[in-house]
Amino acid sequence: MIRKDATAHAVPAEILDPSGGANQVRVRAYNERLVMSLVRRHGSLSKAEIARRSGLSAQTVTVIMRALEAEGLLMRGEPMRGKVGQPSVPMRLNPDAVYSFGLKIGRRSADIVMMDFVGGIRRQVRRTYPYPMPGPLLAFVVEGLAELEAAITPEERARIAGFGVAAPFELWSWASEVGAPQADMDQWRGVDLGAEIASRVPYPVVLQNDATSACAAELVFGLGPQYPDFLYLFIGSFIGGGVVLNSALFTGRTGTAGAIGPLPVQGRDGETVQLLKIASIYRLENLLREHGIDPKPLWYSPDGWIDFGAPLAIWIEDTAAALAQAVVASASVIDFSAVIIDGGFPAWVRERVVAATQAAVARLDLQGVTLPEIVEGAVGSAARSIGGASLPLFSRYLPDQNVLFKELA
Amino acid sequence: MIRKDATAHAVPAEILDPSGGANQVRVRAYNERLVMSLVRRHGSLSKAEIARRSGLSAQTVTVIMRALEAEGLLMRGEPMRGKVGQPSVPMRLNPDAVYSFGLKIGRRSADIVMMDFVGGIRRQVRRTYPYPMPGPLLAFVVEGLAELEAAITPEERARIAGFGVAAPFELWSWASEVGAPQADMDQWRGVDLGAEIASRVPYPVVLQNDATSACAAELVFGLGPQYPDFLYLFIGSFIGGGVVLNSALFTGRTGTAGAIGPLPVQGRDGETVQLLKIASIYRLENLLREHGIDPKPLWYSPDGWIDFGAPLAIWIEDTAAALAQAVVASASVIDFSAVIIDGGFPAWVRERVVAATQAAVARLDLQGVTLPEIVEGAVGSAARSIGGASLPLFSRYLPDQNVLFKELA
DNA sequence: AATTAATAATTCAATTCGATTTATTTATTG
DNA sequence: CAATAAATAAATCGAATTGAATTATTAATT
Repeated sequence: MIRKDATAHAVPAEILDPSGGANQVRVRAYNERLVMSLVRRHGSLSKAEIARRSGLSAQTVTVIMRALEAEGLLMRGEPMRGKVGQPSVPMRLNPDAVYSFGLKIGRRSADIVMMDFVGGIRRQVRRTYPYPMPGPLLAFVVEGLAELEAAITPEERARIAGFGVAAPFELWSWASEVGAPQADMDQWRGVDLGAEIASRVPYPVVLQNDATSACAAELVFGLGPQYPDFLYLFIGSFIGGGVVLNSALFTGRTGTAGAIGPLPVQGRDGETVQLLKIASIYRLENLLREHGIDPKPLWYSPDGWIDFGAPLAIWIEDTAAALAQAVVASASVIDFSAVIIDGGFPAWVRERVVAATQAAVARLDLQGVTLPEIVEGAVGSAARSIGGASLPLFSRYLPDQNVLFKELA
Repeated sequence: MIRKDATAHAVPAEILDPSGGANQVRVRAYNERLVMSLVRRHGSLSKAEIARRSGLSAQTVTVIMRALEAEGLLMRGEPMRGKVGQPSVPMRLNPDAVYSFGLKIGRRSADIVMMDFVGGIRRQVRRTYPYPMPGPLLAFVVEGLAELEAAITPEERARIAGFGVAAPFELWSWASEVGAPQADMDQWRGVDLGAEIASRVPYPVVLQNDATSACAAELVFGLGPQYPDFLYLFIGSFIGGGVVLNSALFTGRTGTAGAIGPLPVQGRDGETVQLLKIASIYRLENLLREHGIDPKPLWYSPDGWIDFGAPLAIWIEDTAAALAQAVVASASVIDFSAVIIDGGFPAWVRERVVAATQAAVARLDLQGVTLPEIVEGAVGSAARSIGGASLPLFSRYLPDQNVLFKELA
């Protein structure tokens, strides 16, 4: 019995419960997704280049890419001349091949976006509210979606992959911080948001935590290609995050991987508090009020912030000090190559937060710590909506080793 | 019969960018490992049962298991009668199919064990020292291995899968804690332990951090089957650990995933210190000295501890309080289903540490935390040696999704 | 300018190999 | 004997690989 074995190495990206078997059909599905993700990562690649990068034979790549081109997912570009040999034909994603919708539920507003295959936002609708409630929210889903759908052709509609929802965990426990009556918030209890939306929408619905969704956006459309594993932090009304391992989103058994908010850190006075009490925008809002400043500009638009001066500086310092502790703590658990920080604020705030965090980390005891790079997110304040819209892409087009394995009962 | 295909691998579960393609040969290799791991997990399973659990067709399972039986890796048991239909034939691992060696390098002693395919320690040699040094250690490898090999037949020797090494990170930075002259410790600098051992041993050598190795042992021979993902903590002279995600060892990009030692926690007086300064046996040793108690019994044998009274109680309390913070911090990053605690101490100490940690966790702010179970390790104080010996099994027989993917240059 | 060599991308055709499907046999209970 | 379940043999299917051919281009030479 002859064995031609491979060199073994690592744990797959996203991690999977390896209890199912693999077969040919799945191998093909996996390889197709792999080819597309390589094209996505590099913008455009020739068949030969994909063969080199994937390790697949040139012939296999030809067959797969011909099929993907026939499906309209890939487009051929202008042949590249100037080098010896037959010119290579760069293939790139067809931006119009697939669309998806993404719903973000925020503290002050909800957005629905229509996204194309390469992450471009084609259309967007927004609704603002003092605080989110199930009834009005579901009404917005129906009305907003209708508005977006009205602008596209039936052909385009047929190419919609799904409807992704980026929502915070346990809306009802926000009441005091959101400034909403507990009775109203209690209406969320027992609401199966995914099911409610699925019954109102003619597409596959995927629900995911909002910060995790933002992390997904960063993975596909942001810095994902540069870091094989990273911890992602999104500072919204409440801080949250996501985890990427081996270039795949890792959501964990309960879907709360990267939640990070409950991580204990020491505050300014040395007291131990949860990270979310410090590094969240609701905290800045309170600080502004304490300083007699109207916090409303925070909510008009993430890019409409003005420099609030001292209270903003204080908030950034406190946030950075807390984030620095979170960075070191998480690096002690997983040796992330990067911590990517983004949030519902303008780029200049993000820059200050990241710089302050880098400085704060340097002040900590780093002996034995494998320190990750601390970098700014590339997607920005819309990461949650974009991430929501990217969720359907994950289930259909992005590589996921689980595609290889049988689903067991 | 051992397969002759494998070359010496680096650590089994390092990281891979999932950019490689998959093919049939790899699918078969993966499915073979999957079948064996199912048998391993359940002790013995019939072909039909494996087909149900893996989702593979009965015929595929027949072919795979017939081959594994022909290779001597599986043995058929007594047919199970008493149920309708043809009696099922339970298949189990042949304990003598594969052996492996494991070297553990500790602070006071080194062990080499010879392990069978189901985790049984067949033979063992130990050498003690005031502190480890490269020259004597390598001499021990040669002499100890010769001693173990002398007791086995050439046929048995042909079935040895490899030589696994469980060693601490950066031996040289121990000096002060180990009580060794810095000059002696500096001899470790620049020593490529894996290469040195590989040049003295006729088997594939696999090197891994000692606590990560212990984690591997727990995964294969301990509670692994019960928890799909867990954080593993091993309290030795210094605390360390490992990470298991989706039933696979996750070592991370740099191999330091789960190192945990540098995690900042608050000590008894509220000061922030690294976990390893509190939850390590060297700390207990210092405490005993401060109380005028001879700490030598700590080092004779992990099972030879006596109840040291007050200082031990203090150490357990401090350790538990620190571990509790580590548990909450890690749970904020990854939603582990369990934290498994073991160490180089007797079972009754482990029990007290775990109970105290559970109590300490309950005193923390757990709002929003997905709390893992906190449980005792099932492998015990020999986990590092057993884990070392299990490393070669990972590269050859245990499911590792990477088997599916091509390795790229 | 024409010719030849070298190189690289792509594809065709044939082959291989493992999982699946279909059908059959075997062993047991009731 | 009917029903049931395990096990397996033979045939089929599908995807990747191999090896050779085709095409398009640059580089060097006459």
